[in-house]
Amino acid sequence: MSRQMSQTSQINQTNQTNQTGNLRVKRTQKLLREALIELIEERGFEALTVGELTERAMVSRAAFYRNYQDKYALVEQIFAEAMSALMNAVGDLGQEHPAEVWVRFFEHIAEYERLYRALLGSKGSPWFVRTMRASLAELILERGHPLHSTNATHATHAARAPHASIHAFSDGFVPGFVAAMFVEAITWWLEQGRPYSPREMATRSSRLAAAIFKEASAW
Amino acid sequence: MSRQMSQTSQINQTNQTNQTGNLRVKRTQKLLREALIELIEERGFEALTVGELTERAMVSRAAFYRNYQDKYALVEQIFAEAMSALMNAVGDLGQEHPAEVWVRFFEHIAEYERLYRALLGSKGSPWFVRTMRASLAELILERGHPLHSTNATHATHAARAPHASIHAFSDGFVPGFVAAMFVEAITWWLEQGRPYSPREMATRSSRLAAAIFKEASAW
DNA sequence: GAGCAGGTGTCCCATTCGAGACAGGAAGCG
DNA sequence: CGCTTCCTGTCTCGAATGGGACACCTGCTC
Repeated sequence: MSRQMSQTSQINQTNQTNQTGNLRVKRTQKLLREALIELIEERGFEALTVGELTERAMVSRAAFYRNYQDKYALVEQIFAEAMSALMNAVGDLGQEHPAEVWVRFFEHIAEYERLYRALLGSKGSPWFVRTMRASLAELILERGHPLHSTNATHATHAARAPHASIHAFSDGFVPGFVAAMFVEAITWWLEQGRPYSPREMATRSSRLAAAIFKEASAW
Repeated sequence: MSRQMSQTSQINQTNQTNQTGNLRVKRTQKLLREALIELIEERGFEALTVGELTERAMVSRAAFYRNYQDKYALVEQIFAEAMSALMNAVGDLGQEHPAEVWVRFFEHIAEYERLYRALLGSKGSPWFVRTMRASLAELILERGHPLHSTNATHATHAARAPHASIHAFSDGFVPGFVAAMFVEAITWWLEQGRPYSPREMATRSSRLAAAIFKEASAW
């Protein structure tokens, strides 16, 4: 009950370099992941028990504990893998096409729609929202400043106070703020049944983010 | 390639009365069933290999052969279980509510839509169509004659030649003919995206079947 | 025909898994 | 408090599985 999520627990106990018996382990994990998402949708993350999970996944409780410390470790793994997939998707863009980063981002969200709906929705857990926000803030810090220049290219204020801009950027407040905005955009988008395309969402969100950065740079 | 389906092969080799390790066996079979339907939809039943099947199901080829003689045995089991479910659905009606039999029937088809679409569709195999027709003909022989009286209650001709009616019924030609009509109705219904409710389909199909019986009884 | 590629069906052994029991903790209730 | 109930996390042992090898077969190409 009160474990309340560790940040970045060691995902597995052993070094996991086995190559025999690998299919069984992967299958067990896959079945557990699918069952978890189903049960979050139905009953919410906090309410669900390991017993329900393993019953739904057609896996023994013992097998669960062989693979994960508890249900938090499972959801952390799922989340980490989704983040990893996201970083790969935007990573192979290089540093060019900054606007494409956010298109890829929303495409990723769409691809993992069920996961994000479950995790960020009302049945999820505040932990997801916080972690998602933190990951997004990191992404913005690393890849986000080109977003600055997508449109609204360093207008009047930015030229006037460059130091303030850098400060507001690097102290994490503004990226965190923008990240929260993106999280809200995601949940809205998914709960509305994705009324806009990923590209449209990227454009709209980028404009809003740019406006925030522009305003913050005037501080 | 040339096994071409045995009729009612012994589903399993052993007596299967184990109660330990049961979950693993059931899970393996479930994963294989789902993978089979997916692969029929994608590549067609004849084209698919055991290797593809087990890879999709995340199960070893050895495990497949421990449970089934070959892919035909697997599909026969699936089909048999669906038929069993159908018979249970219409069986607990007793002999009353003859019209309800066909409502239940189409409800069953809708419930197992994916299975029947795959098996009866163009990617399936002629074997399914034949077996389905045979099963339906049996159902009609056992439960079908009340269908006679749903409407068109033994009009003029029936009273005139009762013996001929019984003969045409029991020699299997008419039931087989009507069964083929039902199979066509099913495939049309599913491929059109189920434009009518199960009840509507039952009513329409029953009327057509009754007309056929009525006409046949005049021979 | 020979060679080759790919699918089938069977086998063995190490590994993982399922079933069930166990102690311990949480929470609810009298 | 005592009692019950449910969930957790760990353990053991027999059982099913995975990996990989094997011989056999079929169809294709040279």
